[in-house]
Amino acid sequence: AMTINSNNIITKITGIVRLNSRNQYVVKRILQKIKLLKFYFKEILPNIKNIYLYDSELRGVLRHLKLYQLLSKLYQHNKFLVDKNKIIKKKIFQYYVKKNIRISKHVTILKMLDIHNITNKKPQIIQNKKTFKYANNSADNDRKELPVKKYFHSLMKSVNQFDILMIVAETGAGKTTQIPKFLFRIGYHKLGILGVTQPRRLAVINLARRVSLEMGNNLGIEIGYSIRFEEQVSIKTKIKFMTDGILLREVVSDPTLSYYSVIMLDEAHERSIYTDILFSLLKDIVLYRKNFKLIISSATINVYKFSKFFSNAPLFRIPGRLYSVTIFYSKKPHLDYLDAVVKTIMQLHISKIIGDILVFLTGQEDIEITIEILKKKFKFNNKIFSTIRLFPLYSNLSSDSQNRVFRTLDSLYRKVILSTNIAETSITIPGIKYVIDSGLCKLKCYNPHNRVESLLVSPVSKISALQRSGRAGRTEKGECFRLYTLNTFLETLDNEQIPEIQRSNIDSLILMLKCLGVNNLIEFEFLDSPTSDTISLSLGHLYLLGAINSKGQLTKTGKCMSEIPVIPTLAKILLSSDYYKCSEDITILCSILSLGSRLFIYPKKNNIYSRKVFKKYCSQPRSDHVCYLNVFKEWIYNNFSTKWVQDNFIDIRVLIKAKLVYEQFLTLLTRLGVNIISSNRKQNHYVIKCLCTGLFMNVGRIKIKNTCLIISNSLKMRVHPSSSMIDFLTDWVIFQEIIFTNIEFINIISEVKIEWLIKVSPLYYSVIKNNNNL
DNA sequence: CTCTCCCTT
Repeated sequence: AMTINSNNIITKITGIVRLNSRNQYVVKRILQKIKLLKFYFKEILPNIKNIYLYDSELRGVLRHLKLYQLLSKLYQHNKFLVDKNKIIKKKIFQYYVKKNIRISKHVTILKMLDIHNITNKKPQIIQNKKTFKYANNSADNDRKELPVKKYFHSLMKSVNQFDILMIVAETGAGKTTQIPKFLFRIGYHKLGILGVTQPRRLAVINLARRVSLEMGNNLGIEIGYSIRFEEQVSIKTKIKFMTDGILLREVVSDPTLSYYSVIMLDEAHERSIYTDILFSLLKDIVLYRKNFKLIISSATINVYKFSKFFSNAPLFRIPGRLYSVTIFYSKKPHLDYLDAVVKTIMQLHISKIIGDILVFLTGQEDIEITIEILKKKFKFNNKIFSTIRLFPLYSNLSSDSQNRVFRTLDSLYRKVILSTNIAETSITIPGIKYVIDSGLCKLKCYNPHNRVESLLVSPVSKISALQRSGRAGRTEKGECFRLYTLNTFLETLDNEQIPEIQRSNIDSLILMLKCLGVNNLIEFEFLDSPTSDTISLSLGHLYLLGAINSKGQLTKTGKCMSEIPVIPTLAKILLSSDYYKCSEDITILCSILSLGSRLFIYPKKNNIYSRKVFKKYCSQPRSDHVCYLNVFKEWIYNNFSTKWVQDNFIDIRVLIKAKLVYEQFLTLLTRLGVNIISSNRKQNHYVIKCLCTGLFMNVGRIKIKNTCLIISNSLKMRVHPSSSMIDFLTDWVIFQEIIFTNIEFINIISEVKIEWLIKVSPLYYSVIKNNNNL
């Protein structure tokens, strides 16, 4: 049954092609299929050690393989004409529709999807084949001997030879700790600082600590690190670890990075928005400067694209040290995925004697529900399930509760960790033997037309699925249960996630690029460009804020705005606060707003009371903004009392972070020449007037109870129930944000007068007036 | 009449 009559397939396919030779749809399907199959056979299959397949699925794989070979042949022989542009545009359009993002019909797509990459030349691969071996399954796996150590000479030879080098190393190879040491050993630190970036703060600190321990240096002297609010460097610092965001800020103040001899961008495959933009900027620095080396390091994922971007930079491969993970797929799709999760956990517990379980779910809510269901089920079979210990894990959890997952339990017990994708990259839990992957995650999306960022539950990418399953093979052989079918994996999961830069508001980035003298943003070489719509709408916003002039040139205000690490809207408000004589108040308020976190906790039980507390801090004119401000001031007044914070249903972590940001803003504003004027409780309307200088585009009227007519687009949105503006009618309001869930809500609202708005932006309001017959 | 995956300057 496993042999396939290839003639038969050829006849079938050529038949179809002949019949529809002018039908783009078929061509598109074939291209998609080729791309899909290519990825599957080149990237996915070799990375999985054992795949458990049902007979029917095995036959399916073989059929896919045959099909792939045939389709590739057909495509390469150019047997049909392809209008690539049309297809790709349509594909992107469909993608956005699928992702719930509205997109105008006249959109022009700048960069195309990497579809016709198939025949592209591959970069030079540097690799010693003899030593390329997996450390798989060897029980005497020496922990101290990291795989990367074997490559010292060849690696350093490559660094000397090439200005840009891509390093592809799998998990556990030890590249991040060892490569900086290698560079130090051969003397690159004598030419300048060795800089290493990471996307996450915690990783920076841990790395710096480990490397300084291994090199016998004191942390903060020769080995340093720098993250926001925390810097440990000295004049003697030779190796500096930092977050990518910090390095980006440094590029703006020193565009050639003259103090550095080498920069290593680590975890490049994660495609953080900052790493992405550093790609473009560092590419230029390499061309401009002699004696500057750039190392891009990534996990084994789509590096050809990176290499191509860096004019075919060579790749250096280092194998890792992962144990094999057997993958199991569901036979049929599940209707209720939480139900499937619960059943799988219970089945695993009964059938496997030993081993901890890690479950990937979408968010806090799902985790809490699952735990509730499990506890109910366990009650019925108390004897069997009494040895299970459940641990939730998500970012919003207190760090004490987060740390509980690292505790070793008595061997009698089995740990079951229910996690968001925080456990996919940020937190590594030792001793996981089984992974259950729901195949879903929450993903940030951005709609540039209404400027709304929202979170949508989406299927994970193939790469995430791979990363999740890898979590089962860190210390021994593991198993991964994917709660979707192989077919779903092959046909519906995207190969990789859309990079963050295409899913975010890029106002700050655009402003930063303007500061660096990038005039033509449409032509700017991004690894993956945001759409031209996103860019031009961003430019329009910056123009209205006065950051750039009508020719697109940076203004003085714009220059000052870019110095403040916050979104341009808030930067504008901060800079205006001098004029309105309320700079201290505004600085406090913007610090809180910049975090974008909820200040109040809404407990399910005490909801009515917590609402009363909230209203207590609101003011005249009615304003949620002033409420936030009052909370912070009251916190100071109560001597930062923890009890006061708890009694008032406030999230103390937000206040603590806001305090740090507040201190940073004060320093920056003083440097920019803003007078810091102490607060005056009687002048709340000055605070709101000042807010208008940044929020004059977020304006609406509440003429019907709890319904706000948005002026910019004439849409009606609900007032969020947590706002003080609930059940309140007023003529004009400004609002901080739109929350998009099932319904669109506006939130963090303040009452304003139309004169205030016209005063801060007569230009905008002359346009609005004409369109709305005000 | 109800809200947030993970990060970061």
